[in-house]
Amino acid sequence: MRDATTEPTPLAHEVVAAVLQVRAGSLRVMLWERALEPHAHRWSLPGGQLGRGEDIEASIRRQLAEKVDIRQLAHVEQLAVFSAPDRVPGPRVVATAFLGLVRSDADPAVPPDTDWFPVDDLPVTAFDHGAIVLRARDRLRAKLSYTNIGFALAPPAFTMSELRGIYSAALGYSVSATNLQRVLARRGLLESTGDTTKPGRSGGRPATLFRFTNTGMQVTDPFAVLRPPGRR
Amino acid sequence: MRDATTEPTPLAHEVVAAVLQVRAGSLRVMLWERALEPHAHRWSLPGGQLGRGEDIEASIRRQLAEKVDIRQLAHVEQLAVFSAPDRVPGPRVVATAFLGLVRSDADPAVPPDTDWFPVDDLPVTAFDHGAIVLRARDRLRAKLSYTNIGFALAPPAFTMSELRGIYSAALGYSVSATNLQRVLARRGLLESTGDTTKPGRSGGRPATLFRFTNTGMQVTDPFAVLRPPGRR
DNA sequence: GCAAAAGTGTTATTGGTACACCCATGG
DNA sequence: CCATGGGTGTACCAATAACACTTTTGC
Repeated sequence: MRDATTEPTPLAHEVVAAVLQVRAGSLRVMLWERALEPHAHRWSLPGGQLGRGEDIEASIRRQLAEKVDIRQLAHVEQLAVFSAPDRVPGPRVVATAFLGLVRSDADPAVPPDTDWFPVDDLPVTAFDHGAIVLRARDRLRAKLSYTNIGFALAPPAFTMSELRGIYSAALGYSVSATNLQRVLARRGLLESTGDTTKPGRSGGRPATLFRFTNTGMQVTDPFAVLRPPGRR
Repeated sequence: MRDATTEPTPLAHEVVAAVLQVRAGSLRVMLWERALEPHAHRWSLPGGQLGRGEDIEASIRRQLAEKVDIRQLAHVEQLAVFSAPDRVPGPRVVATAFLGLVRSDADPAVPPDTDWFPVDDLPVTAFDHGAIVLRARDRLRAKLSYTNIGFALAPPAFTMSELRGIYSAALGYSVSATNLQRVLARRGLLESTGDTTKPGRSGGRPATLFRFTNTGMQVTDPFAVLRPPGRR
């Protein structure tokens, strides 16, 4: 059966990324304002066409390098394919979406048409990019719970109070510094740098500085239930 | 910058699926034997080119309908994109991979070049299809723990003993029927059909038949840790 | 009655949240 | 010595695994 529906069709494949960062107290996504139609003046995700000799991860890293300093990208992972035939006007384009994370201490230089928006208060977005941002947000929130992915949001060294702020902003609700420390410490994800911060004018005990023991994502809470028998 | 690497390239997009089923006591994947080069006589995943007017999920359902009775597919979900430039010989093809699940009571008629293989003992596979199967397996195993996805592996009605067998085969280790029942019951996923089975010749108490309360996947164990405050 | 299979009761343990309390500093 | 913020100790709680025990059947 060869009809218009099933005919093999060479088609364009673009790669886009929702790059998230905790900045100014909230979880934000990097968007740029389209100058041209279609969807002029709407905000959209960075990305572009998949090139000839690159796989999709290399492609998104290349495309993002034009927007942000690539060294600032602490983590990149595939999200999903968006393939509705009418997702963009004109010739068909299938998109693979990525989640990218930038540490909160980084402040990458971005072009003038580019800005950061809270993921919970997005402007009018182009195409299906709003849905992609929400998928990225949800993926990050889930992974904060069962992986060490916080390393990609936090600075290289931080106090528990700072980390609490980062997790709270990313998750969208208040996290206790006490319990956050315990959860991460129990999993062996935290270590002290040996340094402490100086208290502010109003006093207070100096905070010890921590770092994540690993960079590179790993699952730390693999089996919630139905775990294999006999592992004391 | 327009060079061979970044030049927009119309390219072929194929959609493939690892269709898994618990049969003959083990978790198996449906593969078909390629007749033609490249990779003649190697075993490969069903799939094909993305058609013009369809999104990728419609596409994989269409392609699978040629191999198995589509009504037998209890669950379908996106896995990931495989995009290495040399993943198949010849002109470039990017693949979106899916996970498909068939209930263990179904025995879909399949073409003569098609067979079921244990996911933990695969034959020589074509291209990167072996890696795709392992991704599908791992995704299923993870989701058995924190979703109700068992509904897509189990028959419409089952004893706890049968369900234990299905979960054990899918997970690759022995699961206790006692605790399995408690976990699923606590989450409200099981209900009795009211019927019971007749014991075999050797006696034993009749087993009550259960069903899953929901078809359609849902996350049942959303937050392992770092849950929002104050939800007693 | 006895073996077999299903199902329930009970306990121990784990991992998590909440909160009281102690610690170290500036003024 | 008091206010401030950091860190720890501990009580409580929910979920789960392990296993002993009870129930219901065939022979």
